[in-house]
Amino acid sequence: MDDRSPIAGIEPAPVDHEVTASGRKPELRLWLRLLTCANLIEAEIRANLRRHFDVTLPQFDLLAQLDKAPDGLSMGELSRRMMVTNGNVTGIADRLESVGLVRRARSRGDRRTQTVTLTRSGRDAFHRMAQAHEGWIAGLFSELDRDEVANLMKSLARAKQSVRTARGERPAA
Amino acid sequence: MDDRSPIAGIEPAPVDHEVTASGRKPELRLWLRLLTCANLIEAEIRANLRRHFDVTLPQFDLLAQLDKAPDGLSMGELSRRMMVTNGNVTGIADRLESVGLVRRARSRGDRRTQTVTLTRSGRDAFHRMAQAHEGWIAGLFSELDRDEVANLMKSLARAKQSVRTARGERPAA
DNA sequence: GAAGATCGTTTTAGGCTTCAAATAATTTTC
DNA sequence: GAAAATTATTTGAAGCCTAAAACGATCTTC
Repeated sequence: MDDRSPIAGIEPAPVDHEVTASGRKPELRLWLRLLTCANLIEAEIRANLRRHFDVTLPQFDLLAQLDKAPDGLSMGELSRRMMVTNGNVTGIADRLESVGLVRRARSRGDRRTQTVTLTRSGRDAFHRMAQAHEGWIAGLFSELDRDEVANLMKSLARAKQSVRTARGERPAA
Repeated sequence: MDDRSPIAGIEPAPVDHEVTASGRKPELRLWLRLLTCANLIEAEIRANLRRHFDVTLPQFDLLAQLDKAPDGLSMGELSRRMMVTNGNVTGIADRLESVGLVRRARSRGDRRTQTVTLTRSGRDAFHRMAQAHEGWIAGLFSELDRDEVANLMKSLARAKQSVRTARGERPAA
């Protein structure tokens, strides 16, 4: 049920690339630190989702999209909103359907499209997950005060902007 | 050869979770922004490694470990340093061996252990990759000035510390 | 209304990741 | 020195992810 610990479970190993970061460019070290933070948090969230709710992070993401769309979404729309491929959504939805958290139905209008909806139990389960999820994140950042959070938000916004800008200009090698 | 684009390739879709971040707790928004930054950069690096050198990120990571260990490393040592499972390293090393970038040899001393080494061409290729890699990162962050990089480093260090501290205390649900 | 193009979804092949079980080789213990 | 325990690695099953091909259904164009 989980990409990291399908049957039983020791926690996934959070990767710390920073051990490799000594004599390098500051930008490289910044990237490695950013990656370490993200990996640490993501591993924790995955482990918690799995331990408490027996779902994977991609499954949680799919449920979150459906929760925001009370009338359900087509597979293609899910794929677009989750920014993953169609085939990927097929697999995730298959698994969620097999445990009864979502339902798939062919639309009557256009018989090509499948509309995916949360089941009653899927919606209930997701609300419990979302609440816990928010709590986990707050807990992980609990040593940062409000100013620090705001400060990081701003800096990361600039970093994101920089990356977005640089991305288009394809480097020579 | 690549987890994202095995044969030919449109770029992988960089995931932006932030579209979902409107009326939530600031910590949750911070996490989503951090994740977006990391995903954006990682997708770019993966795409570049694939396009210019036809290797995956895990393969690059394995090569990097070997480059720092001139006498080679055992599979187990690679697994520890890369913070991934043994079985995972087996697969990555298989692929690198099949394209001639690394070599595996049973140690004479302890015939259980395999020692993995860069081939000549593996070492040359890795040096080209590492140089390009450093350049890509610098380019992605090029809109940030030196103070901003230093500032982010500090804030992320505190964030990392907070996460590390909070991680041990397993939440109730 | 039929041919061709397009759209929505699933399938396929390949790579990454985990955990657990299997295998092989070495070390420890008696 | 043989049995048992430990260690190093690989294999297997399951899930995630991609790109591309295959299908089926709908739309467009004549």
